[in-house]
Amino acid sequence: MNGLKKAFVGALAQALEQDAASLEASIVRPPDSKLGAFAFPCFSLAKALRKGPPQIAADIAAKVVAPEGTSVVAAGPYLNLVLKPCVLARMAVTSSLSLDPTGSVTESGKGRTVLVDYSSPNAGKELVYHHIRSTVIGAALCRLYGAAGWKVVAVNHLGDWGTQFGKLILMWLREHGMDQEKSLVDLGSVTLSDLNRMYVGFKPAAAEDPTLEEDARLWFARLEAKEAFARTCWERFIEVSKTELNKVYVRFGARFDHFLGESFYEDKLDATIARIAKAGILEESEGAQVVHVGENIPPCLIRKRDGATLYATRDLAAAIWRHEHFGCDRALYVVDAGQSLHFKQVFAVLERMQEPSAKACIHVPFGLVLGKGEDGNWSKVSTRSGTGSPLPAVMDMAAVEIGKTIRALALQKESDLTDSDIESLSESIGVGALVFNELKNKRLVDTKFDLEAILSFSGDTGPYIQYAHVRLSSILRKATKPLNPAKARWELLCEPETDAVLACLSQFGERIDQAVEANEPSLLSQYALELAEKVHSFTHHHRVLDVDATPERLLLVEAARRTLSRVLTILGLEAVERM
RNA sequence: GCGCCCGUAGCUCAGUUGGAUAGAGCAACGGAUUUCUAAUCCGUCGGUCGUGGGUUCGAGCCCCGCCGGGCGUGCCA
Repeated sequence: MNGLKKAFVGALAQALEQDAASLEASIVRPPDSKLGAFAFPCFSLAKALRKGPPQIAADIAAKVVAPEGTSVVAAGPYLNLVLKPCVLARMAVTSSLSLDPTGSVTESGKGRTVLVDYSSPNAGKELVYHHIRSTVIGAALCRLYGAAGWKVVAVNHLGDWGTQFGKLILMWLREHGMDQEKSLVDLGSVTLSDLNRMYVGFKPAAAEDPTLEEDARLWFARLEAKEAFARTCWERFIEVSKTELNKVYVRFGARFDHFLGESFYEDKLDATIARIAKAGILEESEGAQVVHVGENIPPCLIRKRDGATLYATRDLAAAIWRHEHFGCDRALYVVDAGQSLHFKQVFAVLERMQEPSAKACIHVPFGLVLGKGEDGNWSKVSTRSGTGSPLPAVMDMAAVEIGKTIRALALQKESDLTDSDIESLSESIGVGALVFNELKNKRLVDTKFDLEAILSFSGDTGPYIQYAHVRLSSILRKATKPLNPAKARWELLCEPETDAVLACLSQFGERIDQAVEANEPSLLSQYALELAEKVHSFTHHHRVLDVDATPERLLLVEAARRTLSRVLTILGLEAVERM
């Protein structure tokens, strides 16, 4: 497709006697694929040629030598490159059929490395529904970059350090009558919900007995001093947390190359601060040590008055360490938009330190998860609306609801899906629906948690797209003739609905690249919806099996199925074959 | 106060980096099923793109002001 664009530009350049490079930037996609594959707007030439744009378009159309298999037609002020139907069909189908199911789709990122910091929850607590955002967006970005040929390093910056672990150790001891021996014995069977209970229970307990706050600080100090008991408890708490986290990550298809939590950077903080000082930008302000980063933003706090380090200090140490070890061209921080100021400060400090990592760092912000309140208005997390519920519980609920729907429809259609089929499909479709809901809109738009709408089989939903893939798979299952692109009569793929699918398929690569450049998975989600719509329309209007055009239509069906499957996989939905 | 984000159909949102007649889904209404999964498709209804200026051959998109909403703002993460 790219070669075609170049040929178009080349032909125009020759007709206009102009430089090709300057023309290429102004080439656009027509709003409707029926108009052509590419278009050149003639407005900018009006002044120089002292003619109206439509006249210019007509003049060039008369003069230009169209590339083989195409025609260049004037349409008002535009020059459109129209492909002969068989050319578009051959190009779109053959390139889709050559898609590697797991390899890259484009090569735009070849030789470059991206680090993606995502999910990064606090350890010792259960995941709450809103944690879905960073997890799902980050995982999609990892696969998206991979599809564009990048080397991807996925990192989970786990919140595994701080006074909250002093609190947990203390609460654990209290639950065992302050008997260390006894509490160590029980440590093997501690669960994440135990940790969560203790975490939540600390606040009321401390309200009753204020000395607990000081005790918790003490226990954290012992942990920092690597005291054996504290250390053993902490290690076990982290292990339990990771085990539970991984269960969720598996369900989302989220993958990490490294768990490098905050504790990992603890012994690197002094060196980091020394480096900041050496750069001559560390200043004393109101007893704290800060770095000034600009007129309109507050300074970045590096060390508190009491000497303790802060969130920003750890992020600086992490940015520097990661850059030295992974050498990435881009480092994405998939973190909610509420932390924009924090990252602005941290990146500015890196800039002032003249760290090479400064240029690589990109904050990829996203909006909130809103739930419907009792008043019917959308508002921030609440347990009642479901947005404050534990994430695994919501995932289970989604799977159960989808299971009911599939079971009812399977009965109605007398399908031969077994119970275990339905169980595994419910998981794929239920979780897929949640994933798609998080990815379908621009990251910065707040997502609305409306389970009924999310799980609907009609509308802009995950199930709608998965169903398109199911219909294609179903046709291919019943096909008996082998696919043979070499003998295809491409001119038979000529109906409007067929053409729409072909045009959509031909855009796959550029959509991937656009999504990567904008760090915006929703660009691919929107593409998935477009493709699914066109597939549904095609399969509805045209019969594939047992007709004259069967060999060609089967090729189209397989091309569309492969592309749709790849898109679903990148987004994090399973391309199921039945439902 | 200051900073950032958002404002497009009754509701939820797209709008391909400034180009062709502003598009989908949901809801409502009307159609299509002897046919490969109709969980679908086709149609109708629905818009002063928050508002007032500016730049441009051309603005939903860029610049400035205002209105409305959200988030964040020095010792939490």
